[in-house]
Amino acid sequence: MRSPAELTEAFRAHGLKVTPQRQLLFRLMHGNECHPTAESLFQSASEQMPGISLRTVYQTLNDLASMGELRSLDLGTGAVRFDPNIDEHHHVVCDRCGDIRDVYVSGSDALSIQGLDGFAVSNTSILFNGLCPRCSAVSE
Amino acid sequence: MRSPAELTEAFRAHGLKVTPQRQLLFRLMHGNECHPTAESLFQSASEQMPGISLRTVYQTLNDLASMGELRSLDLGTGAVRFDPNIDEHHHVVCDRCGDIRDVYVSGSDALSIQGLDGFAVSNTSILFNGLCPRCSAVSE
DNA sequence: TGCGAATCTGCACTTCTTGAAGATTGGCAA
DNA sequence: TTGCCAATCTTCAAGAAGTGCAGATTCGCA
Repeated sequence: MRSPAELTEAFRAHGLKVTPQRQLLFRLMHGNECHPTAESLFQSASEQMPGISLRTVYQTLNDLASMGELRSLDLGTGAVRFDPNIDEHHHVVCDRCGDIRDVYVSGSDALSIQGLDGFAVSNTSILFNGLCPRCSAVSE
Repeated sequence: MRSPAELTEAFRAHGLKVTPQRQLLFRLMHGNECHPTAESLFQSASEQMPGISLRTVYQTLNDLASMGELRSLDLGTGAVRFDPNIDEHHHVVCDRCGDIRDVYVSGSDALSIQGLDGFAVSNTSILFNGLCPRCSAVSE
C-alpha cells in the first residue's frame, strides 16, 4: 500500500474525496503488519477520532482493496483481515492465539498439480496453520 | 469418509445413536464430490425427509468432521463446505459459478519458505481461484 | 417393553457485513 | 472567499451463517 500522502493524491486524482476519516485509516494501515480486522481498526481509529463509524471503516477498507492498495484476506478466522502488503506472499496463522504472519514461498512453479484440468487459475493462496513459537512453547 | 454402513457401526461403537436423520446425511455425503454447504445439504435432505432441521444438519456434519470422517472447508465462498474426501488434497474454486474441484498437489516439500520462523505448522492448505473451463469459455 | 440418555426441532441470539436514507462536508467554480 | 453539489459519513436496520438452549422425541440397552 502506498503512503498516506501518495494515497491522498491518488484519491484526488480519481475524483475521490480525502476526508479526515480516510486519512486516519491510511495512516493506521500504512506499514501495519498486524493483519487487522475492520473491527480492530475501528477500535484504533475510535481512539484518535471518537465518533468515527464502523461503516466508514468497512467502506474505506473495501475501497482501498478494490483499488489494489491492500488485500483483504479470509484466513478462516471469522472476520476478513486487511493487509497493506500487496507483494506476492502467503500467511501462517496460529490456531491458539490467532497471530498471523506473512510468509514468502518460492519454488511453487515446480509443483506438480493434478485436477486443475481446464481451470484458468488467476490466484493461488497458501495458508499454513499451526502454533506460533510462543504458543508451542507453552503447550509443552 | 466411510460408507453409511461403516459409519453406522462406528457411531454405535462410540455410544452414539444412529437416527434416520444421520443415516440420510451419511448417504448424502458419501461419495459426494460437490463440496456442499450445510444449507444445500439441508435442501437435499428436506426432499427425502421433510421436517428435518437445519440445526441437525449442522450438528451431524460437525460431528462427522470432528470424528475425522469429513473435512470442513472455508474456501472464502461465504459458507463452510463439507468434503467427504479426507485424502491430502487441495481445492480450486471458480470465481464466476462457484464450482469447486479437488486438486492434488505434489512436490510441495521442495518449496522454499521464508517467514515461518518458529511456527509449528500442522496444516497447509492451497487454494486456487480462477475460472472453470465452462466459464472461461463464456467469457471470451 | 421401558427407561434414560442422546438426539431432534424450533427459536432466539451472536457475529460479521452490507443496504438505505438523511445529514454533513470536501473541493471546484465563480 | 463563498456556495454549491456530489461524495461521504453516520445511524439504523437487515441479511447470512452459525450456535446455544429448552422442551419434545426417540434410540438402544436391559
